[in-house]
Amino acid sequence: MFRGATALNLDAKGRLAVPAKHRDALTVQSGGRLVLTAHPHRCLLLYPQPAWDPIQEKIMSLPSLDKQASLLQRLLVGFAEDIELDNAGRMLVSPVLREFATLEKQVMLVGQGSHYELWSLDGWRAQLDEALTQGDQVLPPEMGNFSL
Amino acid sequence: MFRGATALNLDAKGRLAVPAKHRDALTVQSGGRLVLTAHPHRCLLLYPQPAWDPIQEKIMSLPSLDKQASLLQRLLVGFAEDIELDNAGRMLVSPVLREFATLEKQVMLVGQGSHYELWSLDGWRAQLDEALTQGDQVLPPEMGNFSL
DNA sequence: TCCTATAGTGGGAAATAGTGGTAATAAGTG
DNA sequence: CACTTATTACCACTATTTCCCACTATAGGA
Repeated sequence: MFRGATALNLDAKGRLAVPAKHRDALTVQSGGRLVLTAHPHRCLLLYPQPAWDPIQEKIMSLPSLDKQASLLQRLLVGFAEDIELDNAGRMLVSPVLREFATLEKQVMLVGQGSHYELWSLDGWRAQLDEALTQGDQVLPPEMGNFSL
Repeated sequence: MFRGATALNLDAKGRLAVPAKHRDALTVQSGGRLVLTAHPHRCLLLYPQPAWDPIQEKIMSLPSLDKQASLLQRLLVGFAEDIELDNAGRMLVSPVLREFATLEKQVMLVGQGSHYELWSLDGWRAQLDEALTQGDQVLPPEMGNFSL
């Protein structure tokens, strides 16, 4: 299970050094084979390949002439790239994905259980603000009388 | 399985250099025999020929006096062209197909599992905007409570 | 507090991929 | 039938990418 948020920097070549702790967790689950793709909330998703493949299969089983389905397919599968880490444990984030998530130098890597999310610092802050200003209304109805 | 989006340029002769990574994936599956055709969403479809043939057969087995069916047949089969890559790994996109998908210089090549889609940059951006503004409603009902 | 080990950062060089041009061939037209 | 135009295939150059190595910083232990 991946968790925890880390502030990181992309270098001039678009490489992202994954912190050793998370790197180990990732390589254990994936043998170093990762998938990086786009999320509708304008962040990126980082999955171990074995965890991603069944998701992709499910998405691609939707009817491709359906408008909604094809939007989802184009976003999630269309942007998905196979990624490996170099000797120094860095991943190369392609220009297309960087542009999609408006990643510049400062980036947040956020563990989300089965996967990580990758946010531009600005995007992450905006996300946070929303959560904080919404205050008590954050709870989706399905959660009922959930308490911490 | 093809995935990942790449920004490419058509040259003055209408040739498109397929990135080496995707090129390899394509030639493995097709022996270099590709089919390029039109998609109702105003993009182009690029299939390995072996994967395309059964699809074409299925489309042509629809009743040709049915209005919907014949529209689909004219589009998908009518526009289909056999394509090969030159020594440098480029494919020539015919003027008819370029016009159909309003391809000018800048083009996006988008992996979609069994095939690729080819978009004009503008068309792709429009597609993306739609997916992002629809935000969370992107999920088609068939997917139920699907989560990433 | 200093030393050592491990992690992070940056840069450089070789290999590979992309681009554009040219020449030869084929097709179309007068 | 000859000439002109368009298309295709091939070749050479330029740019990019990827891999590797070296340096710097940080953290942990003695």
